[in-house]
Parts: sequence; structure tokens; C-alpha cells
Amino acid sequence: MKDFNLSIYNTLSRKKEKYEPIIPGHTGLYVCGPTVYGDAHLGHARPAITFDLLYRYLKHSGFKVRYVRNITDVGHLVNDADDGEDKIAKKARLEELEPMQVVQYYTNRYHKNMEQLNVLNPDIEPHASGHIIEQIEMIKQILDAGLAYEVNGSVYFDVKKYNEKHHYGKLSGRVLDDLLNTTRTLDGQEEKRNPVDFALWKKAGKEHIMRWPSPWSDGFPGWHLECSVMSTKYLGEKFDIHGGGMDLMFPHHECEIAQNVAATGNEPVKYWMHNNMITINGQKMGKSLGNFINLDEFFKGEHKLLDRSYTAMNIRFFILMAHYRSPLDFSNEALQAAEKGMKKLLNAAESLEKLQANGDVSTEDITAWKNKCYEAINDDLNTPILIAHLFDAVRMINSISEGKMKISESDLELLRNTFNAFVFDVLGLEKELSDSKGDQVVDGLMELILEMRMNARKNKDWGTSDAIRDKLNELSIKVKDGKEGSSWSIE
RNA sequence: GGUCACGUGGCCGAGCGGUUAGGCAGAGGUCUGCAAAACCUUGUACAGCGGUUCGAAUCCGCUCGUGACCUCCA
Repeated sequence: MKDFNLSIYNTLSRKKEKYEPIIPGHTGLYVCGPTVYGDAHLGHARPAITFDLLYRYLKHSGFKVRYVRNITDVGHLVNDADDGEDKIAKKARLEELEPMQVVQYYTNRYHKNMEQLNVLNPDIEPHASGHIIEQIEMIKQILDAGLAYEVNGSVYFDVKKYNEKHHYGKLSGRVLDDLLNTTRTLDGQEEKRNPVDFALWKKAGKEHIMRWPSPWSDGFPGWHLECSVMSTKYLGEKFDIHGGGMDLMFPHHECEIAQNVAATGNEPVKYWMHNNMITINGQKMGKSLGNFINLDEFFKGEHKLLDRSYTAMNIRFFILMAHYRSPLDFSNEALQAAEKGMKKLLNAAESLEKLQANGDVSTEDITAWKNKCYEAINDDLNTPILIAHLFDAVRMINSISEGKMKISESDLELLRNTFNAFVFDVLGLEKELSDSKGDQVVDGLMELILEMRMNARKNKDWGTSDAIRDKLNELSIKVKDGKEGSSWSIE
């Protein structure tokens, strides 16, 4: 843990702060997961990868991390008139499915996409629908505190009253008076005392199929409640890091804080982290805007905006090339540039494996390089800088293998350990192998073919050697002639 | 309308008071039977206008432009 010196930009203070966990050596991490009513799109990949990076770096540094990422499968309304339809239920009705069938279907598909992106599984993945009892309990606590009120079987959070003693808007920088003046009047809000009040429990209409009994009515919990309840249940009343997309800052995360403070008296989160959005032609990519591209569409190249298909690793690297708090604009050019850069990095990783020490003293300072890498990741997970340093290492690796740079035994080991740790363990990149079953056979065949080609070259039979290379090229196998023999790769 | 961000070379994208970001593309070279790869060299950018400063992409003000949130959203 000696290289670990992380500072995190805390949305709460709008400053970078040194990361000091509540319990030394441990970290409780909660991230808002998907609402499972549709396939994951590029926008979903960003928080998943951002907080996967954080999770990986903490684990790499020796932390014991409990990572909780929820599945929202109830209570998330189509619009916030608060009598809107539940997203899951709507999808279920459209497709004539049992709601939990929809939930399971999209949860499975989400998991598959995450695996493709090499996003590690969280330690706990709770479902909102599995925590109705706890949610009812928290509503009772908030009612007991006098900060919620019941109307016709529904329970609302009394924002104005809460704001008398606490600051509603502290996370997102809102002022309640402004909110009261600027919040649009929506239909179905006549039950609320103030338009800023939000639902904790909603009485279900007659055709509402997802419903649970409660002291107030047969109904369902409000969306903001699940995260308050599940984070408290699994991480405690005060935990270290809460992450999510910037668009969730208000009202979702603001409401979470209010609910926790109202129910337990505790400020729940020490560090709030928010990733920025992915844009497409400068505009936010989102389900409601209809301009999103599903991850599967990327993998298959099936979308009118895509020139061709892109691998999951390509997308992962593309996302890591930008800082998580900067907006990132999608384009085919940017994706293809990222792909080439990533290949360069992974090729270097491969040649690093075969590298031999070639001197007693190294001509470059590997320890200084390693320190720069840690400095970058420690600085609020600055992956673009980290990647720039990794490209420095690529240059060194290639120079060593060409004999233009000297490296000692111990420095080579340091370079190898550090490079691999960052590329594979922390950034979570992986070589995309086809199916490993056939690989051994392919390797054998390729060795044979290249040997035959080498013989032809020795005999200056350029016709044969070029024909072999061209034919392989047609099969997307690229042959490179190096100093000590030829190598090949599938493009 | 309110609140808050942002505007960097052909493209993507860091930096946020003084010294090369990096990647992709481009140009020249080395190597090679040729090719590819690799390596070396190369570009001198920070929306505009003012101001602060010995010195500003970097701080302040104004103007223009873009976006986010204020309603479900990763």
C-alpha cells in the first residue's frame, strides 16, 4: 500500500480530497446500477468502467473493499409526475411478460455486457424488489422524525421542513427557494404540499401490477429510497464512497442524503464521486433522447452511426483515455484511434514477456517512471496521464527489444511488474483471444507455415514467401518480419 | 428563465501561472529483398476582447458559442 496516496474529487466539497477511509484498510463502495428495462448502452459503460477502475485500484493497493451495485427493478417511474407508470411494469405490459421476467432478462444481458467489458462483479448486487420490508421500515423512521406525511395512501418527503434544519441541495448546489420557484408544475402533484416533495411510497392504481402491502396502502416504494436503504443495510449508516453518473446528482442523490439524514440522523457518505456523460455529436447519449447506441450494437457494428464493429476492450480503452469527470464525445474516428493505441500497448505487453535484461545499469530511470504512474492514478484516477506514461513504457520496451536501450535485471522486473499491474490489473485491459481451444492447433499450424516461408526466404524465393504472406493476409493474419524471425497476429 | 460546467493543433484528449502531455492521422529518415511493424526526427494549439502579473490555455471581467441539471436518465 506504500504507493497508494489517492485523492478523490468529492462532489460534496467540490475539491480534491485525500482519500481516508473510515476504517483503515477497508472501503465501502456503493454505485447506482442500472434500471433493467432495456439493454445497456454506451452511457452505462462509463460508470461501470470508472468505478471498476476504482475498485480494481483499491484492491490492487491491498484494500478490503465491499462493492455494492444495485439493480433497480421497481419504483423507477416513467416520469416524475409521481403517478407515472413504473418502467419495468410498462415494459412488461408492452411485451406481455411477467415483470420479473423482464427484470431477469435484462439483468442477464447486463451481466453479459459487463463481463465482455471485463468489469468485475460487485460483491453484493441487491435488487430493490428484494428490500421492500427495509424500505417500509425507513419510511416509518422518516415519518417518526416528522419529515414525511401521508396523503391518500401515499407518503411524501417533506423537503421544506427538512430544509429548516438541514440543507436540501448541498450536494448539487441548489437553493431550496430557487427550486420552489423553478420546478415545473406537473400533473398529479396535487397531493404534495410542495412540488419539490418526492414520493417515498406510492399507492398503486388498479392496473398497477407491481405492488406490495404496506401500512399506508397496497403500493410501491419511491425510486430514491432503494439506494438509501440498500447502502445502509450493506455498508452501514456512514460509508466511504458513493458513485454514479452526474445526471443522478439531482434529484436522486440529493434525495438519498435527505432520506438517510431524516431516518438515521447521519450524513451517509464521505466521498461522492460522479462520472461525466458520454455525448454523441455533442449531445448527451440517453435512452430518453433516443440517440444511444447499445453495447451489443457496438460489438456487432449494427447501428447506422457505426462504420464497423468495435470490441469491448476497444470501448473500455476509449473510455479510459478520457478523465472520468470530463465529457467524452463519441465518434468512429476517436474509437479507431483508441483501438490502434490499445493494440500498440498490448503488443508491447507481449514483447515485454520475452524481454531479457541486457545490461548492468539501465539507461532510463524505471523507478521514477513507476512513481509517475502512481502519481497519475493517485490524482483522482487520472487515466489519460497514466496511459501517457504507459506509452512511455511502450517506447522503452521497444527500444530494449531493438537493443537501443539498456536495462538491468532488477529494473526489468520492476518494469514488467508495474506495466502488467497497470495495464491488466488496474485498467483491466485484456488480450482478446478468439476461442482458446483452437489456439494451440492454430499456433502449431502457424509455426509450421512460417517455418516454410522462412525457408523460401532463405532461398530468396520471394514469390513463394510473398504468396504465403498475402494469402495469410487475406485471412486477416498479419505477418511481421523481425530481427529474430517472423511473428503473426490476427487483425 | 434559474443553477453549473465547458470551448486546446487535422481528430481525440491531458495540463490549469513559468520547463515535451499522450494517442491517432500527416511529413522526413533508419531498418528490411519488398511490405508491415518498430525506432528516430518533425508540427508549436489553447474561442474573442480587455485586465492582473516579471510571466496566463492556466487567475479576473466582458462577449460569443456549446452542453448539463432544474422532469425519467449512467
